[in-house]
Amino acid sequence: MNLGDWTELFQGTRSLPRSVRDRLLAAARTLKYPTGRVVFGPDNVPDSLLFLVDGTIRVSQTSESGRDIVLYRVEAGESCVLTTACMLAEEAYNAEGLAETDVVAVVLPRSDFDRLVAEEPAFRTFVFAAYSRRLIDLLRVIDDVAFGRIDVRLAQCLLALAKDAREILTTHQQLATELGTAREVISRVLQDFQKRGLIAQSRGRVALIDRAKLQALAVS
Amino acid sequence: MNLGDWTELFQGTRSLPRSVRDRLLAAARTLKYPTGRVVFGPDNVPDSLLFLVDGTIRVSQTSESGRDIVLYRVEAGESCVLTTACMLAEEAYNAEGLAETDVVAVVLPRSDFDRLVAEEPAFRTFVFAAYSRRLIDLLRVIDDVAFGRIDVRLAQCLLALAKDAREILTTHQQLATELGTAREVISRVLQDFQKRGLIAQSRGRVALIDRAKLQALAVS
DNA sequence: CGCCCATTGTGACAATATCACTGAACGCCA
DNA sequence: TGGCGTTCAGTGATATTGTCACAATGGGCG
Repeated sequence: MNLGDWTELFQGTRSLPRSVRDRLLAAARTLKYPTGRVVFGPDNVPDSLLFLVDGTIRVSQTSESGRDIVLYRVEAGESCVLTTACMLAEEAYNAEGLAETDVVAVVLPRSDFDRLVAEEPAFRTFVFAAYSRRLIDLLRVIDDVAFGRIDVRLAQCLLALAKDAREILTTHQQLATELGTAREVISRVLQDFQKRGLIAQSRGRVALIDRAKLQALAVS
Repeated sequence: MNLGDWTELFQGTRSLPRSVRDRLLAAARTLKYPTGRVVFGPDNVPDSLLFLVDGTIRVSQTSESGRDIVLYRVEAGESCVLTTACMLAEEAYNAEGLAETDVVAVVLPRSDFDRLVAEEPAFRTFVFAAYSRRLIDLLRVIDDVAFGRIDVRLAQCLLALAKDAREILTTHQQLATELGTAREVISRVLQDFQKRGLIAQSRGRVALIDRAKLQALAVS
């Protein structure tokens, strides 16, 4: 597959001078990851910046006790700065990025990254904005986990995962990981939702029946 | 008060060329905040980078329901990048920085910040490292809030707040804010600690009696 | 068909959060 | 110095969420 001019896809590269973009096209490598593949993790810290051309990467954290929580998702057109962060901080962390769909990414080596940050204000702005967005995502997660009700959070989660689709293919355990809680909790809340006619479920599947009520629950 | 050459105090400025440092000394302003003063907040977003010369800034987040949680502290020798982050992301957030002691800070205007990031690799590294450290701090908070036991977290918190001191001057409510929980919860756990001989307390004061046991609890 | 195993259901119990109070300590000021 | 108001701490009842142990169910596949 030929990507064509991927520099057209990103805020941070679109407005660069033609000469710089040509240099980028030459310097960067394209990578593909199949669904379910670990893109980065504690043992696998890439020393480069990742641009996501297509697909979704789910970034989650695993606690000592083995429980997971989803931190955020990197979508096409965004870059994944967490790896860079951890690389620079040289501290232990246990976040992991998983290809949630088939993923096409462009990898920019550290040296080129450095040079771009130094020389191109537009790129610099892009990188800082990417950091900032993640910081704010994490603030949101903290707020939810510390102060949010589980039913409200689950309603939000279902709506977000479904997007426009009528149903979601997922297990209770996966939903529990989204919210950083236990499977049993999800099972009970989903049963409650079902009794109230908000959803229908069968093995590995949740159908959104009454979006309006879910929405109402999600904002409360 | 004359700060002298504050560029000596920071990783990111210490190794800069003399000429650049002189320019910094000329460009930056020194600010002081008394204890308890709000350094930044939702209505008060500075468009500059803050270098903390002396004191401590406590950064916390307030939920819609009015409950607080402490995210991290900025100590002398560090810079506060969250404000920069929020400025760049142009998104709503509700973090606030409070001077926990009297604070002396150097404020570097946006334009000088930009130029330094562009021209000085050492400064660039410093800034990215600062971002990274905060990201990792937040990951830690998420892990604690989502998966940590409250007694363990409180033990950690007490040890961290006390440092070398034998006692801490703080209310149960303040401790609750540290951990993002309710005052009653702290009251009960502290009573339990007291019964077990780990601490002694009186109004507005917690004395660490058995550090070894607290430490043991903190790591579990 | 029957077996395996991932998934889901369930009850009991523990931990934490919430609510509505009461009581205690302190600072202030007459 | 004694009252008085305010902040701080203690407490019981109840709701929510998390943990544990195990049972039941459904689907895929040999």
